[in-house]
Amino acid sequence: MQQHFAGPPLSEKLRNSGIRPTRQRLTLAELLFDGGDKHVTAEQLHALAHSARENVSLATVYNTLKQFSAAGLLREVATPCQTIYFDTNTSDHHHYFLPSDGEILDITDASVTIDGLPDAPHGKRVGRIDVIVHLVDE
Amino acid sequence: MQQHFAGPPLSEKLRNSGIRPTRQRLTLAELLFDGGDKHVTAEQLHALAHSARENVSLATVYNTLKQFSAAGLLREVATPCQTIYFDTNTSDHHHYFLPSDGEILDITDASVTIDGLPDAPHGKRVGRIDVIVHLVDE
DNA sequence: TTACATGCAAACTGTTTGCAAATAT
DNA sequence: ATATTTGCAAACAGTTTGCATGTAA
Repeated sequence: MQQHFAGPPLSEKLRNSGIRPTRQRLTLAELLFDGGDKHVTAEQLHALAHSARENVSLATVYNTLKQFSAAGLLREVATPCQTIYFDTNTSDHHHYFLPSDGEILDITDASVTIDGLPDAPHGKRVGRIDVIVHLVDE
Repeated sequence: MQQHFAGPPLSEKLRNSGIRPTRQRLTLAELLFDGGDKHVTAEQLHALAHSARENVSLATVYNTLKQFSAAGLLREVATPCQTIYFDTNTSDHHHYFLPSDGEILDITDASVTIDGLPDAPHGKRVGRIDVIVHLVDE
């Protein structure tokens, strides 16, 4: 068991997003929001939690990741492999994809721009643009 | 107007790619390469084949789509939903994604450019760039 | 003839869900 | 008190695979 009110205001963060700060969700939030930008799959986060000796079920990890995403605390990244990555960096940015190990990396350089997009068709508008740059070994 | 006999050298096309032109593969090739650009999932192509009264198993559809892709006759497109789309347009282009129905569309306008990409990290080089433009209802 | 392709079903991966028991407010 | 959350297992979608049969060359 951890301290209740000592650490960073993680429970506030969750509460402010309308998410009830349960023990499991705080555990996962701690692992996710410890500062650095992270990309995790549900499996990876599940394993992380277990190696921190916090028994959170995989279903709860999935539920929590989806809730955090819906609340804007995470961003889902679709990759060419069929696994969803959850990115703690919710700002507008793009990704490298490494087919060799199915991993993704932020493109931290914010100067990437996309030009020449045609207008969105009939009754639609552009919502988000995902750029995935495949990196292969040379 | 789907009077399409195997007049054009579909079997040649397959053979040239090192793929043995079996009845099933020719059926699928006919459905795929009838001229227009197409994006199909394995399920969709399977359904197409069946409504053309050609009993091809789903496993064979998958196998065939993968082979065609490996041979460069198709291009796999990863979407934010967990389904693989196979695109008959193998040239360099990008896609719209419609979250409402999980469909994708080519961005036919060839003038889309991406600028400001940083150099690829350590021992890697940029292989392919996928751009997915999410279209939402307005 | 013989290596390769097919179909089926079963395995498999990633994800979601139903429900009883546990917990936050 | 009570509405929500959890965990498990089972359901689920999409995809792959093992193996006996069938087929192209």
